[in-house]
This record gives sequence, C-alpha cells and structure tokens, in this order.
Amino acid sequence: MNITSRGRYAVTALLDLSLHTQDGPVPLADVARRQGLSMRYLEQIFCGLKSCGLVESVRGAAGGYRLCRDATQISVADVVAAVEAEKQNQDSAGPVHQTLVSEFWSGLSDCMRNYLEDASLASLCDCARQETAQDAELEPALDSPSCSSAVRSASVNIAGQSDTSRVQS
Amino acid sequence: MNITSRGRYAVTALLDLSLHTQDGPVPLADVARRQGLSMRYLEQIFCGLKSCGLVESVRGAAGGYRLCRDATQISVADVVAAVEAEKQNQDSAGPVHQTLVSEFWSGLSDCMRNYLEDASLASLCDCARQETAQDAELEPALDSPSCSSAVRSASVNIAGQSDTSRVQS
DNA sequence: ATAATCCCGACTGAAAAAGTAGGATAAGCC
DNA sequence: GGCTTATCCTACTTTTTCAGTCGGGATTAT
Repeated sequence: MNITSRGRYAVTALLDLSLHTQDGPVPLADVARRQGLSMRYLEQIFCGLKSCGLVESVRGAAGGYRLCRDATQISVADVVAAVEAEKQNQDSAGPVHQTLVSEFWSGLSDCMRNYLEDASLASLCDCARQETAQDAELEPALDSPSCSSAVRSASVNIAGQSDTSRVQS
Repeated sequence: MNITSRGRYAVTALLDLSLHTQDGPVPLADVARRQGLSMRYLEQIFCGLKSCGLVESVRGAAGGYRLCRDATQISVADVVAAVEAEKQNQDSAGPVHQTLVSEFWSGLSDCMRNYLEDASLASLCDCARQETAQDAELEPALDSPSCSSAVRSASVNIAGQSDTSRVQS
C-alpha cells in the first residue's frame, strides 16, 4: 500500500464535496477552483470514486457529484483504495512461501490501513469546520459583519494546495 | 514517508548480515548470492548504510561489512531512513499554514514510523531463526543428522526474493 | 439552441526507482 | 611483487510511475 497525491487529492475533493452537500450536486469545476486542483485530473479521479460506489453523478447542466453514503460511513481508507492503482502483488508461491520479512511489510500495510479506516470524511469535516471557525475569530476586523461563518466555510481551502511539487507524506 | 524496494532490500541484507556476524566481516557477494539480490545494487545501498553509521566496512580480501551496533539497537526505521532518499517537504509556509488534512497525512507517517521503530533487526532475526527451525522439523528425513540448525540458517533466504517485479507492500 | 456538466480514451513530460558498468583503491596471501 | 578478493566512487541506462493534458462526445437544464 502506498499513498500518492492522487489519493490525497481524492480525499480533499470529497471533503470539499461533504462541505457542500446542501447545495445539491457539486460540479467538479467548483471543487477544482476552491481547492486549487486541476479539473481534468479530478475528472479522472472521480471516475474511480464513482465506480467504487462512493459518489454518484448527475449529468448535464446543474449537474455534478454527490456522496452516495453519509460522510460518517466513508473512511479515508475507502477513498484511497478507490483511486490508487492497487497493483496486486502476484503471490505466485501462495501463503506457504510467505516469509517473515514479507509478513513484516504487510503488517506495515495493515497498520496504515487501520489508521485510514479510523478516519471518516465526517470526522475530518468537523475538524475543518472548527479550524475555519478559529480563523474567523483570529481576524474578525477584516470582514464585513454580514459574512457569516457558513459563507466563509463555503470557500475554505482544505489542504493548503500550494504544494507545487510532489510531497511524499 | 514511503517505502520502496530499496528499503526492503536494505532490511533483508542487514538481516542476512546479522545472521552471519560470527563469520567476521560479511562480503556483499555472499549476501547477494544468498538473498538473490544484485551485488552492484547492494553496494549502492550499503554506501548509505555506512554513511549513517549502521555498518562499517573492512576493505580488501577477507573484507566485508559488519554492523556497527548490536542488532537489538538497530530498528527497521533506522535502516529505511538510511537508504530512502528522504526528500524533505519544503514547508515554506511553516507550521502556521499546516492545515488539518496535511496534519492528517503526517499522522500517517508517524504511524508508519512507530511501526518501523518498534521492530529491531534482532527481533526479526529471532523470527527468522524460529521459522528456519520449524522448516527443519517439517522435513527432517531429508537431512543428514550432522546438519545442525545453525548451518541450515547459514543459507536461509530471508525474503523469498522470487518476486521479479516490484511489490508495493 | 446553448451552455454547463459529466464521460471516455489516448497522450505526454518529468521524475523516480531500479539496476548496470567501469574502473580506482585497499588489503591479504602466495 | 603480483594475484585475488574486496570495498569505493561516479556515472550511465532502462523501466515504471506519476501527474496532468487534450480533444472530443453524450446528456440535460434553461
């Protein structure tokens, strides 16, 4: 198991989706703009998400994507598994010749999987909202009073996407 | 943090080294033969291991490598860190703009690091020896009585290196 | 009809990973 | 001294993956 920026983008995008469920289907163009990602690339990624039943699409104008399940029922592990290529290691020899070292490495994979399964989109969403609220407290003078925190959160950039190069987590 | 086959090779090789400390410095040619790895590639890898103070070298005939510290004092994390390129993510923005999602991903890295730090070469060595002993029990008839388990372990292939292609753990 | 969407498949450039290669240097041994 | 066995050093090649682009087609609300 390995994580690339593809997986991270997917999580960021679905988080953005979760924060905008109330608006109906969310078009990828909006996600791309808010999170600073390439829309073309997101299209690819959402293809995988859709085929794994994590999101459903609405075609045509006013279309977009929405989550199939509640955000509490989608783990980061689900998202990552849906979009990472997951090249299966062809254990031609079967479990018999599974030696200790390869068991050790698959233990590492299990460890990662556990971590990713314990985090749901909803839990990350809550964190995002809290963080946004804190930001609002820090610099209230700059904003007009009519700018509610709900509106603020509508354009929150989740992942600080300014990483130009590839970042190995 | 990511793990490539470079890191896995390093662990396998050092494990092999640990199993042969009693023979004095272990030449890479032997490690390569026993574990089915490219000796040239091992040379590269050991360069990193040496510069990180994990192994020391003895040049010339009857030379080779040996561990600098006891196998109980070397964690898999040490080994991996020594040979993986470890491109540092230039957090130009500092910890201030560290958003929740990037914290989440670095949490994953920490999780992996913990796993790798908890395993010492010695502990893996013990497993290897046990495994070899079990194999000996399974098919005792094939061996001459004089073939002690110590001798058997002398040629144990640790990682089942028959994986021709790259295996993502 | 038009514009906004998703959908599909191919293509590309860059980077990393994996492995090779040739020779230099050092040390033991006859 | 010369041979052999080693590590050392630097560069090179090949393969694979990643990230992203591109052009167009299908669908639907307005």
